[in-house]
Amino acid sequence: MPELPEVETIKNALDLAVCGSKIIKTTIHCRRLRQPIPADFEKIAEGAVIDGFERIGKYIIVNLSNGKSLIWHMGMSGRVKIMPQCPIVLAKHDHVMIETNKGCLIFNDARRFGLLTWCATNDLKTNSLLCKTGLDPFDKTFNGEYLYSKFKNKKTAVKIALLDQEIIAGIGNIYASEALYAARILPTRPANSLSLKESQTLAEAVRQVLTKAIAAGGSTLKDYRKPDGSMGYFQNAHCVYGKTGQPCPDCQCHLQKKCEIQKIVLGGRSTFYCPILQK
DNA sequence: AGTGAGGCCTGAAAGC
DNA sequence: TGCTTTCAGGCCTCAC
Repeated sequence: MPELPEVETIKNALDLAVCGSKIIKTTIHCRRLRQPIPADFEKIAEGAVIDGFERIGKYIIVNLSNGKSLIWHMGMSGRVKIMPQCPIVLAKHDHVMIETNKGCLIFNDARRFGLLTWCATNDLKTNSLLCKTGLDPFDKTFNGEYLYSKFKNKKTAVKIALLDQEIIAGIGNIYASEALYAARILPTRPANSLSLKESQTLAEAVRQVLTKAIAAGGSTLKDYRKPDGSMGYFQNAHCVYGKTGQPCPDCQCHLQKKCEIQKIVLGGRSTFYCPILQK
């Protein structure tokens, strides 16, 4: 399930493979994603040169030479396959194939929670999908003060607040649990109960966890693979996610009988934490 | 306004 | 063995 590190990994792979290439042909097998792929998508894309890629939260932006940009979201199960040549027969859930003079891109998305659309490059900032996006965790202005100011009116659990893309762009369910663990903060704490110091610790933890994950090429869970088909390795470094019942990896509290990773549901999402270490 | 529930969607895993 | 049910989760819509 692509979160920021996975999307960053995909973006970098795309940049390496097809930046500067010309789109020769787009083939859409299934338009029915989170939003339907616009009917004029092919017309917009074909013939354009790919000027570059950027990431806004979990969105990949493909800037084209014709003043248009493609807006691409992986949803939960979205994958991008980068191949030297377009295959003759599409695989299951291959919804979109983009043929360029440097290689072939295929968007595969089993659950079709992904999204692919376009808008004028000049309109990206006001685009309804992107305009409410919060700060990127790697933005220079993302820090404890920022989090503290955003959290101070939020009574909701801090874990749910971390998933709010209008506050921080790019954190998903896995890294929300991991960052709170790294910051030693209980996921159930009301967001507005965090002190400035705790907000600072959390901001630092978010960046640290994401940095490590990017370095590892993103997580590999059931649904995620890098564009070349290889696995990301960050899952080996998950401290709490999916570790229900296992000893807390990071403290001496495993000597205590009750110290094992707990799983609860917050906002309908699985949440993992150490009940001893996290306060 | 803020919050919570439900829905979309498919495949893997668990349950029967 | 083979069927049915449950679960996973990003993000949107709707209701309170």
